[in-house]
Amino acid sequence: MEESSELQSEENKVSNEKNKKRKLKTPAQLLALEKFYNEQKYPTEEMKSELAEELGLTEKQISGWFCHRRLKDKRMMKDEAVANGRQDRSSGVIQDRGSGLGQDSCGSSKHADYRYLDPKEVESHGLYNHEIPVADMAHGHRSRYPENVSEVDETSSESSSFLQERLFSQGQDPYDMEHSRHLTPNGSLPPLNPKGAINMGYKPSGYLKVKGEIEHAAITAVKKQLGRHYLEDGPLLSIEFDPPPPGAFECQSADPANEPYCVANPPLLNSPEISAAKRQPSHSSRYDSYYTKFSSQDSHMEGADFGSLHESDFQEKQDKKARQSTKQRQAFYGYTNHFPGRNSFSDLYEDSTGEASGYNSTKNHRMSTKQGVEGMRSDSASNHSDHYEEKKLAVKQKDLMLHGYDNINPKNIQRSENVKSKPSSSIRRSRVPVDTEERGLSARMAKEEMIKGDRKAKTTYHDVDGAGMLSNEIMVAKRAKVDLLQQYHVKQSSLTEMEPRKIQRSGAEMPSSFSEDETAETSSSRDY
DNA sequence: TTGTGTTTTATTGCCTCC
DNA sequence: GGAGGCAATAAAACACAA
Repeated sequence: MEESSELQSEENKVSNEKNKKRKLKTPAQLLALEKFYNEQKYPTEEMKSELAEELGLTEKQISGWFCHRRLKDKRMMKDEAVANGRQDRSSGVIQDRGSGLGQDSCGSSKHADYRYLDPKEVESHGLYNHEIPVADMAHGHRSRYPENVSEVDETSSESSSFLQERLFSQGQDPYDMEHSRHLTPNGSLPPLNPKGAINMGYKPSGYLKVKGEIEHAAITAVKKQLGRHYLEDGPLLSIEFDPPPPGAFECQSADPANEPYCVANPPLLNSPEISAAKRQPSHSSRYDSYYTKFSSQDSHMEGADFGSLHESDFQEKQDKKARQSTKQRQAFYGYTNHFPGRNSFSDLYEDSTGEASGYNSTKNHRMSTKQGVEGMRSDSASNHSDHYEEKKLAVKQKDLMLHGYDNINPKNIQRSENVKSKPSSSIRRSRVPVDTEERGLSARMAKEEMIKGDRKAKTTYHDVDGAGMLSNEIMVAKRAKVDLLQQYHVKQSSLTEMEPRKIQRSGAEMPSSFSEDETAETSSSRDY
């Protein structure tokens, strides 16, 4: 007995020493976790296990991460709710939300703060919005059913841009979204959490009891706000790709002063007809920023060969930048993530590699609001076909959800130039044995660990976010300057070999804003 | 370089459900 | 009672300003 306890303490000691210092998740791990989280807020044991295996983490870590992630969501939701509450008071949008449920203090001490929503009500369907105004929350229970997705969208207004960000950033691919939200990688219904399963037999309780009223009022308010046709039973908003009507980019609100987002990005927020894919938030989390890293890389890859640009360094810089930017966007932390459907591991795969153009639509749409507008202006219409192709591709990749980590391998990034011409190749490659994937991931992680060691010495990559947010749309505009960029990259590459860090810094300070943001900006602004 | 604030991770205890 | 989840807490990692 004593011996065993001693042994145990010994083990604990070892274990404690092992875990004495908390270990940050690698970007790849975070990316995968976020992806998965977007798809499943409450992963099943199997999922956790699989995820743990894939990421080289323990199930405990996975569980813990998800737990904290959910808490984080709640915090953000709460903060956003507070912020939005104030905003609504001034904007008058969806006021009923505040009057109705906002003050509904269910009294429950533990969950009172989050009375807006029982995460389990909506989580499994990726509609677990950060800041879900009560009115929007009212949709929570319905959001577990696909046909109601669009309604959720429509209840969100610019006042809840955060919600939109989440919704639309997640829903670049409505088809996909629809598909995967309800299908696990196995093709079965997404495993709701045990409680969630129960919730399927939904019985309104608490604030949900009054959801009907709120919901209606909210919808009405949004309708008013939108001033346009309200799709009640039609397809998902994001499915429609009708070209934006004239004036779609104009703020429809009579009081733009109270709608900062509207000012910044009118179409993104006020035009339900605009593809959700277009409505990408400018605010993103650290993770999102990280996503953009890949996006950025993709963009670079498309325009010029960045393979020589020490991708690891670049990545790390971006990661660092992402972290920095997080602070500035705390209030808008969003998930920026995609609809669950889009967030399969195949997406991760694409994310990480930048290989498949399919995800370009996702991450590229995670552009700044300004960029979003410009992107749409520049060639949103012309990209419809691309989007469609991407969707098809994404759907095909559904069954690959849990098998794409090998593609995180940086090597793949260098192949990204071939992506557009060989989208299917990425799919094929994703069907590699798990062990291979794990090796790839491990290699990647190892590399990242190495990178971390070097992190301190690196400088911030300025405006990487901007670069990362580069969208397909912007890419079109950007390509107009591809020659210029190539010239620059060539120079940079050569210089990088000589003095990587220094060059990268300068490259970040000057050109990132020039070659990415400004390029896209100026290009698109020229269009108008 | 250092101090401070923020974010992320790990741990623990409590609660709810089965 | 076990499992899963939430919340609180501590501490490490990180970012940033002085």
